[in-house]
Amino acid sequence: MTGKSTRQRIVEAADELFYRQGYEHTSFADIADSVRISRGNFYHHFKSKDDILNAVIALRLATTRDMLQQWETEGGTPADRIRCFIRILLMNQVKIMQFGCPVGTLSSELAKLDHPSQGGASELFMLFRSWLREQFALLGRDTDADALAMHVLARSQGVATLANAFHDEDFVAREVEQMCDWVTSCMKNAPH
Amino acid sequence: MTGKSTRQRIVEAADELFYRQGYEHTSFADIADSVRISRGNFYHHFKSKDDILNAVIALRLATTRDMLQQWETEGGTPADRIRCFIRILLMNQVKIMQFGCPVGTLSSELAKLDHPSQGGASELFMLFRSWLREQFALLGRDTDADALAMHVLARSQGVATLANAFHDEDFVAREVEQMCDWVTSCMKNAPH
DNA sequence: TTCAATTTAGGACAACCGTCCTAGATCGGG
DNA sequence: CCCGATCTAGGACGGTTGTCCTAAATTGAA
Repeated sequence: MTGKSTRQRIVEAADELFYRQGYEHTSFADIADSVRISRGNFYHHFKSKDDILNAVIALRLATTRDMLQQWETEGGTPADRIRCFIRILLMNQVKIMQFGCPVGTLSSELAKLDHPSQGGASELFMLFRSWLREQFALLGRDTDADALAMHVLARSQGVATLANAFHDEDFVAREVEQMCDWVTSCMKNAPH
Repeated sequence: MTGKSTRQRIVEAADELFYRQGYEHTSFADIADSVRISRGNFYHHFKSKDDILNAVIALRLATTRDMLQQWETEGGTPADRIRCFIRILLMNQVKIMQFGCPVGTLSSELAKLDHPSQGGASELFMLFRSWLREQFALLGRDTDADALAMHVLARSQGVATLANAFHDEDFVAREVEQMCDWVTSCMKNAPH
């Protein structure tokens, strides 16, 4: 009970710190300070730092799955759902301008470290990709649904990266609006 | 002579290693091994590791300026020049799939480290931004030249990030072609 | 209450980091 | 040839890292 709560508190603190500071730049001392437990105590809950990373990735996968599923149950057209995704850029604007996209920056960092968990990070991307693909398929774009999904994903990533570099919120608003309009045009151009 | 050559060799080795492994994950020992000099010898050429980073950024700024200027002197229409920029994604495809975009990944990493040289990294972005803005202005898009420049920059960044995560070269080719076509449509839609 | 299992704290550890110091090598101008 | 300036090598330093060990505290079931 308390044990599992401690484990969860560790994972949540690590999640936040990995996002704000990056995986490598976050030490056990940082997490320990945040959770307020002793450093040596970690190894009762996790085998290694990589093990914590895997737990964080698992948490993010679960959280993301929940979010995507909620967008589906909330009703609305597939186009509305895609716009839900695009508007994350606005909802998380402040954090994105400070720390970038949690998915993209983790993926980039792990690639540079040549880290074993690279696959986990791209699995996170794949979650969005598959979900977007399905929404585009429901729009009648069966043949190029995956390409459209990747397109939306790429543009969102780019906006996040530049928002982080330039701290320009007008730019974010502009691009989001443009992408939302583009979704509408996707329906018109649907192959019949 | 030999001294300046050593300094330059250090900067070039650091440039490559910072790109492949990231700034923080690259140690003095790594650079020393690469240049084949002793570790303690660094401090005759640089005050600190941050100092090396600044030299690397300065090198990249100079290299980028040269590249942009060459694209201008090579002739061709402004639209051709913009397509030159877009096609870097194809020319550096292999490296980008392995290590991402050198500009974007450095910018992201320094943001997480809250590093003093964040400005240098975004200056690198700004170099492309200003150059693209000018090209769009020459296309007759004076009023929204900067927005278009940011748009191209963002899409390129996104493609690089996803190429790195998914290692999908077809995706890169598709997006590059699409962006090149988009440049053409930008001329047609120019305000008269 | 008792006792075994779980959880925690705190420190030891070897390795690595960026930095600095000193002494020898190398070089160029007089 | 000589001597001052520049360059280099190698190691010492304090600090931090991830990891591991041991002993105390806490817990829960019998």
